Amino acid sequence: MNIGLLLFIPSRAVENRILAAVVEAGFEITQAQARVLMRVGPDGTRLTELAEAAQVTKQTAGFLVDQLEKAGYVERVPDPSDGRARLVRVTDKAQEAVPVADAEMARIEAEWEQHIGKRRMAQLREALDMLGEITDPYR
Amino acid sequence: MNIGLLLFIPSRAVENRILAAVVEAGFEITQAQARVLMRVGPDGTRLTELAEAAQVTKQTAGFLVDQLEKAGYVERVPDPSDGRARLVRVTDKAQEAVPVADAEMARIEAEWEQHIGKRRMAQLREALDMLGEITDPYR
DNA sequence: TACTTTAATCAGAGAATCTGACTAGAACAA
DNA sequence: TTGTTCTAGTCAGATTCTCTGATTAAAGTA
Repeated sequence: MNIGLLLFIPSRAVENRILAAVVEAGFEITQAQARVLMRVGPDGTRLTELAEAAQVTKQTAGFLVDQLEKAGYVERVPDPSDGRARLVRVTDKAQEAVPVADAEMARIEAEWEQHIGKRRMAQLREALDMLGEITDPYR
Repeated sequence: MNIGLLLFIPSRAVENRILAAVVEAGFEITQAQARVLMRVGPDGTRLTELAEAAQVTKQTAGFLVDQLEKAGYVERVPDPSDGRARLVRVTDKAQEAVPVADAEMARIEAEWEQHIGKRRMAQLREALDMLGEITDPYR
């Protein structure tokens, strides 16, 4: 079986479950919004960087950040180092979703480790981490 | 780093590259269409099955199959075993894209193997294959 | 200062996706 | 056999996501 599909399936499973857990906990957010939100750094991130990291156009990133802002999950503040730019920052409200997502992720990892074993899980992570070096356009 | 994202990044890299190669070769097809097309079995597959495998609604699958049909990549034939159902089958035209996709996939795998080594590549494949058992709703 | 590049937004359109309602055939129970 | 229920697929309508192209304002540069 094609390794692209082999990667895609568990990748989507993770996305679906984490999103479901976060939504279940009362946070109204979509997958596309989450993908952008996930990339916002601790000190704020520029729209252009978010777009690049999430591999969408600036317009798309802007559209999603607008919604996240309206929902109160991010705020835009001026970038002191560049008058053209603004930094997108996550709000306290969004921070509250982090433990929910982390808990679900931990559950998933535990299930996976249960199924494939601790050794394979470590190997998987190592291989993926290395692949990120050549496949992550942001890294 | 989150294993969901770690899976997502190379998964998308594969999708992007294979789609680009296929489009480059003159096949006009989108990512969403390709995801459905990829799931059509050798003897034809029902719309409902395609929808389930690709994890979209029947309506969405139908919408995409309509487009694939218009473009000549699939055809719908009556299902002899069920008067309500029809089987979606890939046409010869679509079959011609297979070697193009395979060649690009082979290139990607070679690059990856070059970067992470043969052993890790085999371990990766093994781990992913096992994960499919618990994360692929279609399997 | 004038030119070029960059960060972000505006405007408009197209693609992908969904929910809800419907039709026709199949399966099943009385 | 005859209803009743279930299943495969479609129709209608709306929303969400995404893109291309053009514009504005600030920064960098010759």
